[in-house]
Amino acid sequence: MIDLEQRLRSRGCRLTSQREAVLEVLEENQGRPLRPEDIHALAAKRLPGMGLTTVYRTLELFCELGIIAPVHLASGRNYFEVVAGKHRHYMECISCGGVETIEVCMIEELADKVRSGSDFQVTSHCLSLFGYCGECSRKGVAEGHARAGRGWGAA
Amino acid sequence: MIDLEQRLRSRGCRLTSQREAVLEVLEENQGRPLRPEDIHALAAKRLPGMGLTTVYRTLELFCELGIIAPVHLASGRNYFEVVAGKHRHYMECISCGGVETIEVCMIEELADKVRSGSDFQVTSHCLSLFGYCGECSRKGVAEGHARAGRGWGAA
DNA sequence: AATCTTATTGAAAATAGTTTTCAATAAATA
DNA sequence: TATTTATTGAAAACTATTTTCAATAAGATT
Repeated sequence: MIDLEQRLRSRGCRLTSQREAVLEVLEENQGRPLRPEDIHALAAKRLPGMGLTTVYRTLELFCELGIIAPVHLASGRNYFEVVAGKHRHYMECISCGGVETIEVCMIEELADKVRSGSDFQVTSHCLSLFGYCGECSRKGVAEGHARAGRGWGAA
Repeated sequence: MIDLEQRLRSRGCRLTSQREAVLEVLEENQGRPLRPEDIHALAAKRLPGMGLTTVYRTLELFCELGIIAPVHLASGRNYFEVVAGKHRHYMECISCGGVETIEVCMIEELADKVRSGSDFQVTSHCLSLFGYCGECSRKGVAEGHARAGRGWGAA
């Protein structure tokens, strides 16, 4: 649980119940990236009447503050998660849509290689794997597929 | 240059001038991912009157055929590239929007680790780095930024 | 506590990107 | 050449996101 008020103040922003609600929803769902619509539905439970527009505005602000980060999944829609101590990446099943966490991540090593090989200053990245989860593989759904991602190419 | 006609036939699809135009445009722009709108503009130069709808339909079909693949850049829009022998990834500057190719890629090693650690069957992935290109870094644009990606969080 | 300033909000309208519908066209087959 | 049916373009529909704007409320000042 971060100090939301302090982070907001550092930017001249105010602490509101809407912003608290959005953060709480995301913190209660670590490991499960959510879309703006999902976040709105969950936040509106605690704060009836809360608008979707506010969710979008809050997500943008939280991203700028580094409190949350976008997650890139195959559907091409925007998902978000809180930036926790541990850095997560996901594998998404292109058959059932299930999302699993990748336990190993080599991004830091890759970023190091980039750093030493170019003058590009890496600040963030996007990494996700797509394919078939164990269950769907066993069901034999995975046949004659091609590459998938971002709403195109998936079966 | 792939044998488009053969690939299409294997699926009961027909070879049309529109499909040829889309493929040519993408092949002439290897290393430079394009958006549907860009592709339409370029294809319509050779084939005046060609519709944007057809571009969308063709991109979807080519993805299913494994001829092209989506590229995930920070803006969140859909970009595409032909699936060439060499597998590419990109670094996108969140200041000027410039795109550079990553020379090293560790995805295969990562996918191997995933394979041995779970029963997830990886068929594709998304990997991009975001940050500041050498030029923008030198200009001092990179200050007080946070993570970036998919249209949110970028300065 | 009352007042003030201005950041924030919700609703509606606007926009952007993508998909669907449908009648007309054209590719491949007979 | 005739026939079948995949494909096309235009318009309409749709979805996700952003903008506008008047009303509200957070936090500072008194």
